[in-house]
Amino acid sequence: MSVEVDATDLAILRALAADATRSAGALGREMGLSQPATWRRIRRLEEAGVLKGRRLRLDAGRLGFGVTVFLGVKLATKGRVSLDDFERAVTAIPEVQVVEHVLGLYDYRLRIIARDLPDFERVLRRRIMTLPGVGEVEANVLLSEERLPGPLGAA
Amino acid sequence: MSVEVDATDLAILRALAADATRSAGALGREMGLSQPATWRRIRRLEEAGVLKGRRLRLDAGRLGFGVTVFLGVKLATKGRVSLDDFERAVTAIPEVQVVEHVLGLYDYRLRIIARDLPDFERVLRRRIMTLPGVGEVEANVLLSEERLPGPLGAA
DNA sequence: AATGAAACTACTGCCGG
DNA sequence: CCGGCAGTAGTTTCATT
Repeated sequence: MSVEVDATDLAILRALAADATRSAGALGREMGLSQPATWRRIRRLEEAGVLKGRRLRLDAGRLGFGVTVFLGVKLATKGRVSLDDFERAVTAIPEVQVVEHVLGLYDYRLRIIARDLPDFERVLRRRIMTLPGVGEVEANVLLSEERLPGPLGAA
Repeated sequence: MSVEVDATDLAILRALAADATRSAGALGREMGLSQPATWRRIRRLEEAGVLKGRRLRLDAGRLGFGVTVFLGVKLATKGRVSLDDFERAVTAIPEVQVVEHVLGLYDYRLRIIARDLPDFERVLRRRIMTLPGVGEVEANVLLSEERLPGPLGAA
């Protein structure tokens, strides 16, 4: 499943991870490669599925969503149908940003966004607690978040 | 703190959230706006801090990192110095992708990436458990993850 | 807010190692 | 197979109206 990614590819991915808007030409100049060569490498990484696309970095707070909460959810009943039903229902809630199926103390981890705490309480009571099969839930309110280079620093 | 974002801006953000590589011209054509008008709106959103940039979507598995683990961390001692020390130390671990300071049962949530489970055990024992002030930890192994439109669907 | 111009960027062939 | 060169189409970016 792994793909051949050499040191030059990693350098490109590192640079793009820092700023995904940079052009192939600018990247190539900085690392002694021509613009088409750099561009073809990026394209190859996309076709290989390593680079799956570019996502927006939005400031939820400035869009009026001041509260982000992580919710660990334990299902009361865990048949295959329960998982499917739960996922179908939870993905239909607009305030849910991310649905993670996990192994451990909880079955799902949700990233939920709300305008403020009263709004979050509404989502929790009316949307989440009424989901099919929901058992225990545990909430963590986000104070601050920092994203690091991650695997590209390790690789 | 909130910024004026009208329905057209939201439509642009929604379209870009679906595919961040689309050009201002293509977006404008699709929604009956000229290319410069669309481009100026995007730029205004960037200057207002609503649109903070673009991030890469990487397939960690294809880069050789097959295991993603979420780790809830409770600190044993929670003075201001403890928080600073912990954050400084944890951000230096290359396998740590995201550091979230949260309120609730745990103090921090970490997103950690490793090549496989033995590799994760190494990170956990040698890197995480030796961090200054670490108390209880709780791990969740990621099985699958789905990102939804989120606030743009709700807004 | 549209138009037009200048610079830049993405993308395609073709050729050399 | 990978990189450089040259060329075209499309995009950004800015000045002007």
